[in-house]
Amino acid sequence: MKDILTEEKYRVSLFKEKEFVRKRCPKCGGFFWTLNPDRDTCGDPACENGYKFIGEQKGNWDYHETIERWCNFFERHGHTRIKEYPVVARWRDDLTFTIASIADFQPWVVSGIVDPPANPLVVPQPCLRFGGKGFNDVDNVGRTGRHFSLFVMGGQHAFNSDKWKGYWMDHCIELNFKFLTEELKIPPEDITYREDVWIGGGNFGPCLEAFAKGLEIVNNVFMQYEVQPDGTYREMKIRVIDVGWGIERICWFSQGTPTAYEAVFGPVLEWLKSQVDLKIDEKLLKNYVTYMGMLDVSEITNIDAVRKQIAEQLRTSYEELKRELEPLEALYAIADHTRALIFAIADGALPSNVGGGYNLRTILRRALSLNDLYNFNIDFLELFHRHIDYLKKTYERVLEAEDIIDDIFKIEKQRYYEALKRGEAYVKRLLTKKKKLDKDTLITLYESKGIQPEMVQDIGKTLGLQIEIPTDFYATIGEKREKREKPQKRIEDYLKQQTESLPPTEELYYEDPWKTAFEAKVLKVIQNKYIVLNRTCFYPTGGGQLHDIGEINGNRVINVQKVNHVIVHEIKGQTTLNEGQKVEGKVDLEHRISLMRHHTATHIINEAARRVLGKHVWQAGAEKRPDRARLDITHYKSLSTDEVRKIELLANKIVMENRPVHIFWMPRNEAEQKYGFRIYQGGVVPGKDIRIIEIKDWDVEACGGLHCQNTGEVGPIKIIRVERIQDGVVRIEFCAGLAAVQQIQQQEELLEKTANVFRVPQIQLPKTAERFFKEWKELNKEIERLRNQLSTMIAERIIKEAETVGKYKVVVRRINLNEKDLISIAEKIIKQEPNCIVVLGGGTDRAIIVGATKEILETELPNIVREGCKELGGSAGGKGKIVIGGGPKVQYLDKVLQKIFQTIIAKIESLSTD
RNA sequence: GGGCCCGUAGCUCAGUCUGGUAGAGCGCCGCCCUUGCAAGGCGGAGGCCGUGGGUUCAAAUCCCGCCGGGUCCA
Repeated sequence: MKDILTEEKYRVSLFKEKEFVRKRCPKCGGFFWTLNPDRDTCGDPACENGYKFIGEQKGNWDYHETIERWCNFFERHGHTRIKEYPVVARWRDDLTFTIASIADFQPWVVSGIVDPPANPLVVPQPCLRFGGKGFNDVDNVGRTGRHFSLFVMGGQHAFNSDKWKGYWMDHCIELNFKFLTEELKIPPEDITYREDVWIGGGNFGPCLEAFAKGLEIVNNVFMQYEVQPDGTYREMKIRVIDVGWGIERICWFSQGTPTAYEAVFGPVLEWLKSQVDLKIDEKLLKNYVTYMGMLDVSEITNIDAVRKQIAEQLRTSYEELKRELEPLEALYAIADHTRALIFAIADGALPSNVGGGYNLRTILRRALSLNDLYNFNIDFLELFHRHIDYLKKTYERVLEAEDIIDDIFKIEKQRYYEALKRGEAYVKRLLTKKKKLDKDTLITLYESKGIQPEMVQDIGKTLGLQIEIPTDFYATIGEKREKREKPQKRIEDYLKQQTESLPPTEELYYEDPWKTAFEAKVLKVIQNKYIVLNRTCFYPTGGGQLHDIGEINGNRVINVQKVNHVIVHEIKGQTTLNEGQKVEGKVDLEHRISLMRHHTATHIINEAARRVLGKHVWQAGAEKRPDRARLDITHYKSLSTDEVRKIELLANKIVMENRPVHIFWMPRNEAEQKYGFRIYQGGVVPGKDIRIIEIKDWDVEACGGLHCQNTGEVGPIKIIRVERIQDGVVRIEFCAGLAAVQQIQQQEELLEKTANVFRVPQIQLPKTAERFFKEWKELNKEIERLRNQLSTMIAERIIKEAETVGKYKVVVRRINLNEKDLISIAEKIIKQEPNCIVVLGGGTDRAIIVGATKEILETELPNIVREGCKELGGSAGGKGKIVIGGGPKVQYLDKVLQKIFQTIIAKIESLSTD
């Protein structure tokens, strides 16, 4: 690709006009364009030896003003400002969070299926980045002066194709230069444009990064080429201008504050500072930050090494520098993390132990631990609300988080400290017992209890122990994750390949969901089992709705799947149908109606849950079957029975109001604008036009499923089970229609049967069951006491009956008691009579033999008893002075006991002759 | 979405690897000591060992499913 991205490719009209010169940076080797012929380096912070704008106020724009001015500039220059998308990327199945402004338009716009909402356009898009390849590590937020886990990317986009006329590089850089020089008032000779290549998702194109005074302000990406399977490349049909402006950086640049955080968080940071006792050496800080540009975390993995260099340049010690800076950095990080949480929660994400929610939990916990580390004592609840208060001017939707953030924070905080407490106690116990912990133990501690080795070390210190952390600790954990394989869907792949050349199947079920009989032509038969028709009424599994069943010319259809654009029917057994044959299909109507009821019921419950629990409730998954359905919703704690009942009642109320269910197709952009992103409850919906299911004045969703015509058709809705399947997700299982009635009947039967057992009316069941359980426990205790008495008595009697053989006493008896009793008797005997060898046999359905001896015959008795038990079809073993064994052949027990007795006598005699 | 750890007395946990009579500390109750309180001493109550199967003569312990909690990572 190097050959195509020549110097000429980058020589935009502005460079020609203004006579920019192209130079090569001696530090990084990259080519760059500048108006200053004396300039050597390219402008990248890493090549510049620090920031040069700190203390210079270019415009002193606050956060909001920055966004407004930036948007205004582009609006004045022919762009349309569009409303920013949520930070939770629900329209994408490959991303959890919105990580760049271009993500808003992938995949539908960028692939040409859907028209852009405007062209060209700008969008001040909040983005979340928690780490991963090429992105900054959360651990470094606060330390570099410019990295955020949530930032606003000023997206400037133009789309170009046969039908779309945007603009290309010349105009883009022209506008770019104009904004930098006229709005940000940067002297033209201070600006450099560095050539680079952007690569992503099989595409690539040139890009020009704009730097000024040691800061990268904007990256101009031109998506232009796609790589072919054979390795060559060609011009893309759709070429996209993808310019990401760093809004935080512009804001920072205009204010010239020591760090971007100071500029961006504005009054919130002021307040934070006022809350903590921080003495900041302003002079040191100012000197330090000018060098901070060198801290490019994507390339420098060891931030501390760079700090040491800076410390040297500043003629101070590394430790001194650290002591001065770290509390402030922690404060920055706390401000950043809490702000990111607000956006994520406002858009429907929740802290969790799985999924993207885990990132949220991690940053929340990091904020808490930094607060503890520096004894800040920050009132987080107030911090959240101050953020919301500041942000709502531009991003009104942060108000969505207002009601629930307190509750979520309190719960998360409690969870965190409980985990810490538990972990600490556990490690202490381990250490007092073991003194040393090997690598495997440390890894298990980290992975299963979240205890970091550093914490083990700290606890060790308090106990006066030196715990060593293996140097390859984190590397080993990384290795353990490498091995992962996904099960291959071979049949599906095969079907995909087999159906590739077939035309799309005509979907008759969308025309009329009540139509069940149809005529069609067989297009393909695969393995005498899978049938493709030109048209079908059979609904394939999709959108959480299970497929239909029915018949095609007497062949039973047991599965229906959509494979790309083709619907494949799976037949029970072998089919006799031939390709080209005309057939008649018939869908099982009862089955279909049940599915429709459950699907519409799912939409009703989803909204009912939202009204009862709060605006943060989103669908997190669903499955609709003919006999029941389940809906997973996002919620940060378990549901109370009261909440469940409220949801159930509300859902049934909507059913009885018999609201119409309106189904129609709508262009994607229009639907998003009219109803918002709430329509994507069921996840990704493909295509330019999307199918909308609207329950009047209740719920609107993009959905491909089949539905009732009005809510009355759904019939009764009965929630049968609610469980928390993971942190932040609650699963509601329910039945609708006849299935609900059947469910109620079943529960009734359960009660009836139980009541019959106790012979009490159903209303008394709880009380009666409780009484029975209590009495049962008391009786058990009584029995145990009596047995204990009994065994004492038996033991006393047996001792008297023992025969004296030499200096020993021997007793072998059959007593039909259970194992526990026999053991207890034997124990008591040898306690009283240490010279006694006692063997007791018993049991009715299975034989048990217990032998006990204090010292004598200690090694012999287990063998003797084991031999005996083998004759009973079992074996024996034991610990200490007791041997326990048995076997199923009870009928031989007396004979075996006799034999054991004789063996013991013989053994004693042989011992005494020795 | 993938992996790992844990469910034993009211609470915190041991016992599980290596199957053989269910334990400790704290808390609770009673008694002793004390003017009273605290502390201390003695005694006691309190367990479907999460749940359902399997293996075994025998399962808290081994194997599998389920339920509940925790945690690491995509």
